[in-house]
Amino acid sequence: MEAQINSILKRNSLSVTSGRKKILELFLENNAALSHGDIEKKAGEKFDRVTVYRTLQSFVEKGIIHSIPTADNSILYALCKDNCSEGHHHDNHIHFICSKCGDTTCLENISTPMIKLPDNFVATKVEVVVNGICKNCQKKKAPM
Amino acid sequence: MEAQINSILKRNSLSVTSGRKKILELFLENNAALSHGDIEKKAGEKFDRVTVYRTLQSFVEKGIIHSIPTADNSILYALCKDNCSEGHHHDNHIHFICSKCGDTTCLENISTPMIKLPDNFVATKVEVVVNGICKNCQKKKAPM
DNA sequence: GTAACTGCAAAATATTTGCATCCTT
DNA sequence: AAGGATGCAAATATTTTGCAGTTAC
Repeated sequence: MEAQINSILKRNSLSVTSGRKKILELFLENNAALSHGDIEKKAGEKFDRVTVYRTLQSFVEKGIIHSIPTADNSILYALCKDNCSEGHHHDNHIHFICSKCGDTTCLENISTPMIKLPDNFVATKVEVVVNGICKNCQKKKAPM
Repeated sequence: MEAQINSILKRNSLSVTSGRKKILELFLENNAALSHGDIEKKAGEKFDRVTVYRTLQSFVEKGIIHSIPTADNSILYALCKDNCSEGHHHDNHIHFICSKCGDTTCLENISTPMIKLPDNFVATKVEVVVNGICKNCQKKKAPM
């Protein structure tokens, strides 16, 4: 994983620093999307809140992660699996938010559907967020 | 419109006050979704920022408006056209954000598509936000 | 060594809460 | 008159910015 992390950072001409490595590691090991707050929590008291802001911002700019809009205030970030390049995302997959465990995951294999728009509307990007119960929570039927 | 506004407020057992009437009026006359900031601007210096917060909150609780998630920080609100009742929204339509004029509109006539999810995923709500060029901006081809 | 990154402090913004006053019903 | 809504002040929370010190290359 170390190698992968370094590779991602170098490919995007970002210096390899411990903060960036740590944050990238969090994204790689958690399969779910993370909010700014999640990152602060999971990283422990390691680094400054400001660093998290700046790191997330540069990751988004470089196309390493993308943001997922949610109904409430929070913005979630998830790794771009595809060949996103600077300022050019290809996140045409759908996002799934589990109401039970709260995890948000990218369903990479499911493309956004074609939407039939009214006359004279032209779509450039379609964002789909599905709420429901995820695979893991479905299995363990027992409620908390 | 006055009558309509009063009717909506009364139906939801909210007192008919000038602040609420003004905000509801803004939603009714603008066909687009509004952010907290939009409302403050469009309402002039009429009332307090806090009142806007509280009014929007109670409107959402009552099901008069619903929130639309967007990729950036902002939360947008739009009127519920359907028979939304308290705590029970039926906003199964899609949202369209125009990249040119910035307006966000509810496409009431277009239902959210069926999404084929992986095994053991269960969807309870599907949220679709389409970015693109809206009808109005499409017509006037001349760029700004 | 230089440029880029980080952490701290502080500024700027945004949101929430308490309370006294005013408006609806 | 009573309860709810508003406005103000202030407490919190969030995000941004400047700058000096540190780290990566």
